[in-house]
Amino acid sequence: MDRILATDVINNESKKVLLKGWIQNKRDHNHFAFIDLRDSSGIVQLYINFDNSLLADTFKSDCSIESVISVEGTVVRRAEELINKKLDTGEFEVKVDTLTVLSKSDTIPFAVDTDGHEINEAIRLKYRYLDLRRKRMQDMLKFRNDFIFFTRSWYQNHGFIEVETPLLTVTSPEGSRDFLVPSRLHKGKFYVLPQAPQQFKQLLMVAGVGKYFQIAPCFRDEDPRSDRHAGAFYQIDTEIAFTNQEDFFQEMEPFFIEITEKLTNKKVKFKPFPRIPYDDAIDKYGSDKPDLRFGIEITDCKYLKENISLNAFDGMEAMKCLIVPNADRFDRKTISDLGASAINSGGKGLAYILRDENGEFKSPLKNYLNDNIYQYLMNELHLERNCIMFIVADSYKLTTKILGEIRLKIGDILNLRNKDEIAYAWIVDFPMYEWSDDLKKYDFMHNPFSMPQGGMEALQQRNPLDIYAYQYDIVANGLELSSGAIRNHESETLIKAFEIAGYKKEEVEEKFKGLLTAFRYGVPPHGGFAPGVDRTIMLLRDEPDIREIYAFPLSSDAKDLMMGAPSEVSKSQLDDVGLKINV
RNA sequence: GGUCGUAUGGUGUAGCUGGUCUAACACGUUUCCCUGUCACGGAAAAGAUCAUGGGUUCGAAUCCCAUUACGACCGCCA
Repeated sequence: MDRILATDVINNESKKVLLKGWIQNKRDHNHFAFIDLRDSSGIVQLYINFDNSLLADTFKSDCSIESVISVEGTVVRRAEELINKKLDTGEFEVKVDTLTVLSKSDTIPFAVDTDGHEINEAIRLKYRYLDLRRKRMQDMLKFRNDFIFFTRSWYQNHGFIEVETPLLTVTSPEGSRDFLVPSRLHKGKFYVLPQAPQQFKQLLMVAGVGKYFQIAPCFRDEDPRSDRHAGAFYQIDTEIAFTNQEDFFQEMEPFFIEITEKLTNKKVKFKPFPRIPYDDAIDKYGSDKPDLRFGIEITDCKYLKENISLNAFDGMEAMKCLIVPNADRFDRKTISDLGASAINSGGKGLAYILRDENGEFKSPLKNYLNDNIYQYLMNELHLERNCIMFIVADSYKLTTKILGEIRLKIGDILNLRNKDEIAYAWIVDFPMYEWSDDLKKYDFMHNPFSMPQGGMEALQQRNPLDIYAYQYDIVANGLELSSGAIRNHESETLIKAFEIAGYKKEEVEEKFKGLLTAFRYGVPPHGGFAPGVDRTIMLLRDEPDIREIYAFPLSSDAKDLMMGAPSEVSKSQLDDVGLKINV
């Protein structure tokens, strides 16, 4: 007898069938009983008549919840009044002839027929194999599979080839803390796990691989966050030879559009994606990863500062505001919460001017306002009726940052962050350098391997802070999905770029020996990016917790609560690699 | 490295301005009853040193301190 899946009962009416799965639930009626049998396809109801004493005994002694059973029986159509409309298989049930318990379950620590959010996460992680039995988690695993499968197909169909790059490699001087792997053959030396295959993918460009991709594991020894998995994660590492920034955007946009439309019901808001210079993004949205699902842009209102004599405004570099509709949705508590968050972010406070439905102005600044200012508010800033403006005065950097955060909160308050839409955008023209107060030197703002706009000439002649890079981010709904860049493939320019950031020529030549040597043998101009698998899945599924989209995540303390990693190792293991523990 | 929050039977919660708390409720578990349930129903029972240690007090689940565990955030994440 062939085994069928639970949902296949629909096509096997009146037939003898074999089913195997877990007991999701049971209902004992003394002379008969029901079992909800769950397998990978779904749930079907089993009917067990206790007239068969063998069945009755097995049911009563061994059929605990979540036990694994095998049953033979007949698929029967239920009488009209017995149909369960909530169940896909609800028109049928299986009348059981034989019942075998393949594996009896202990009493389970938590129910698996819920979405699991109610259970303490540490307990869920400890029993992850049980937790994953819930429908929501099975759907997640399926989605993740579909995501990876779609990605591989899309890239292959567009001429990319996947190449695995080494997992045991060397430390890189920039960026995150490395995970170290001690070497047994070379005691005292270490491999490191790659933070990203950055140099390898560039070497593949030199090697003549025109279009490379890899679902690449990346390792960074930094503290996790709810949107950043501890230690390890995956990127869709991508690099293309002979491309430029605009060509790259046009080539990759369809991937995001298609994966969104194929795997979700969400609409892609902008096609093509807007290209927004970094400076504009900061200026208008106070963020380099703006949520473009709604408008409400930051507006300059320095006029107010110049015409209101208030000590609090003295000496402030910038004054900017957000003009927000639906002022009636902002009660006193909401406004004061926004003010508290502004202060929490380092601001002095949050001023507001509200114009009610009758055109009356209300504001803590009211005593300082006059007719000229009212004219300015109405004619220049277009503060319409039932609008409220939130004002921040501070340094340019802090003003835009705070208003950027307030803008997102307003988006939430007014329900403007529509879950049915994804607003992808490219943020372009990132500055090459920024001044580091800590290090007292210029430092790379993003990727040191980016080509500076204007090339060597710009590096030699311009103030470092005025140099932009062919460096871009792809963002969506306020999330950064990836950084990327057109790379600097000119050895001399790369060395010069590092020099500005305080690295000596010899040092750079030593650390990037492989890459720089390779560049001497004919390197195509190239560029790429590496969207995070997890970030993108979180975006597509509206899932704020990254641990919910991993089969086996580490805890917020980077521990595996089920397997017990990290753990101590034996003395002989340490001896093998020549290490001594000293803590 | 830092700030904050949480911890009560197997699970989720209530109690937490100290005193019939000898800790309540729901789900789960066990036993019994029930011939069509599907969140089955009915009856009964078992199951908690209230995270751990210390302190305050006549008296601590409740207040204080420390520790541990878990979580959020800051730093960090080219």
